Amino acid sequence: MAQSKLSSRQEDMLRFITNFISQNSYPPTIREIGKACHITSTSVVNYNLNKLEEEGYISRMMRVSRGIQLGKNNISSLVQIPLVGRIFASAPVPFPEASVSYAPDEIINLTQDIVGDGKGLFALEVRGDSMIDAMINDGDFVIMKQQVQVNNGDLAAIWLIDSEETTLKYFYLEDDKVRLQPANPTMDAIYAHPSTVRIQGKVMVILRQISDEIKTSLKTNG
Amino acid sequence: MAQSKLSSRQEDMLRFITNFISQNSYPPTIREIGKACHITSTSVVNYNLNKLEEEGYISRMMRVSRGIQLGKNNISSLVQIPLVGRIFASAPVPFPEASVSYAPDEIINLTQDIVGDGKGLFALEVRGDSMIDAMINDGDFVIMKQQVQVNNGDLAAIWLIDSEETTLKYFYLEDDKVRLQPANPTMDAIYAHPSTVRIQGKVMVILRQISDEIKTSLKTNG
DNA sequence: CTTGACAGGGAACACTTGTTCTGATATTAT
DNA sequence: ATAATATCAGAACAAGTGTTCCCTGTCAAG
Repeated sequence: MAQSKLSSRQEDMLRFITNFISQNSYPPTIREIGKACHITSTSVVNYNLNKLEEEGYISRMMRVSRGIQLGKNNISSLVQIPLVGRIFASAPVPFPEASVSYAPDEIINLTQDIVGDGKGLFALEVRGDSMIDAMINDGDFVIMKQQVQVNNGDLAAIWLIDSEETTLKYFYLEDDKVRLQPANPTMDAIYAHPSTVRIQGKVMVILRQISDEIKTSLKTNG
Repeated sequence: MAQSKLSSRQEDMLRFITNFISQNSYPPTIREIGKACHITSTSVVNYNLNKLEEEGYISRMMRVSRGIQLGKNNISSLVQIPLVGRIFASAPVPFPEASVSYAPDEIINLTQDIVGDGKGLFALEVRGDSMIDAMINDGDFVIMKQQVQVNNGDLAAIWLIDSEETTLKYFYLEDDKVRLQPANPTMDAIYAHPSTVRIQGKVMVILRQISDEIKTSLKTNG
């Protein structure tokens, strides 16, 4: 029952099934699995599918063609997150409008095991080095959830009214003042009155692709 | 072609198909659609499915059971990246063994539009604050590609032989010495002889989930 | 009225597909 | 060695499933 190791053949099958579903959005048949995994007999595929089900990796619908579901452990369903704009220090964060575009260039695909159900999520591209105290680079993508309140300890996008700045910091409400703690532990926290800050969202995920642009921008630096 | 209005029967079918897929994660058969929508003949279901396809609401795979896909084929395929260990300053990076596990806990699912084809990729969890000069936190995941050579400007995992340390820095081979540039532009580069460094891989993506663990660790800090 | 396009119904057909049975081979325990 | 178990292969079967053909009915245009 308990998470015993899969045989290499079973790993093969599980990997194929996952890829097949993500490509075709419907599960493969027993014979399709067999062909892809070099198994000549349908009974052997059936046998190992049952093993995978016993281990909880999949669940099967008896007597249903393509009746394979990925186990709840394997949640790999996609979440499409609209990229709604850029975030930089000198402006409040842009929010998704009602008509969010789902053009391929403006979508970040992640899986539920990373971002959850994806409700209310949107993505922003970071511009400038102003978020460096949050350990966030120019060019990073931040996946945010729009909300006007956050819990103590959440990494939040905060608009500082007095200085007219957007900043990403860990938020703590302490007594009657707000402590904004940079992610970089070598930097000091700043304190503010609650009336001078406006919470704009909570950061869920930060995604950084090491790309050619970063390379060249550094090259010109050195 | 042009978004003409659907008949009430076609709306029914489309609604049923959508619900069915979201519930079962595989599409319905023609006869299942017919039964749910009170259509006695499979040919009528087939007829209206073709209509739905002409209008672009679904796409059908001919001669494939349950071969119905919703909407466009925007589905970007998944890449399964094995999580093979942890990376910290005082040890070389662990490499994936031949028998990588595909247990759910040890897989990071990303899409091809983020990581490419996924050949030779593996994931490591960052331990400790030693990578902070690469703008990488404790708890971050780095997606790496194993290689012993990198191009100038690549962010590389480098084993410093003399000091017995793993470090993540941008790599530049200049004349006869190696410049290792921290990602944090406020920090200075270090220089080394090529014989004293060993390239262990190239960093492709950095993924940070803002989780409860980070909150509490910061809380105990403050 | 006739014609044609459109929508629906029923049945038959051929292929697909999950299941099951028998047996062979490999591995492990006694 | 012997038995027990796990894994695999091939074949056959029954049910599932998409496709196709022929038919009926409706409705608007000619």
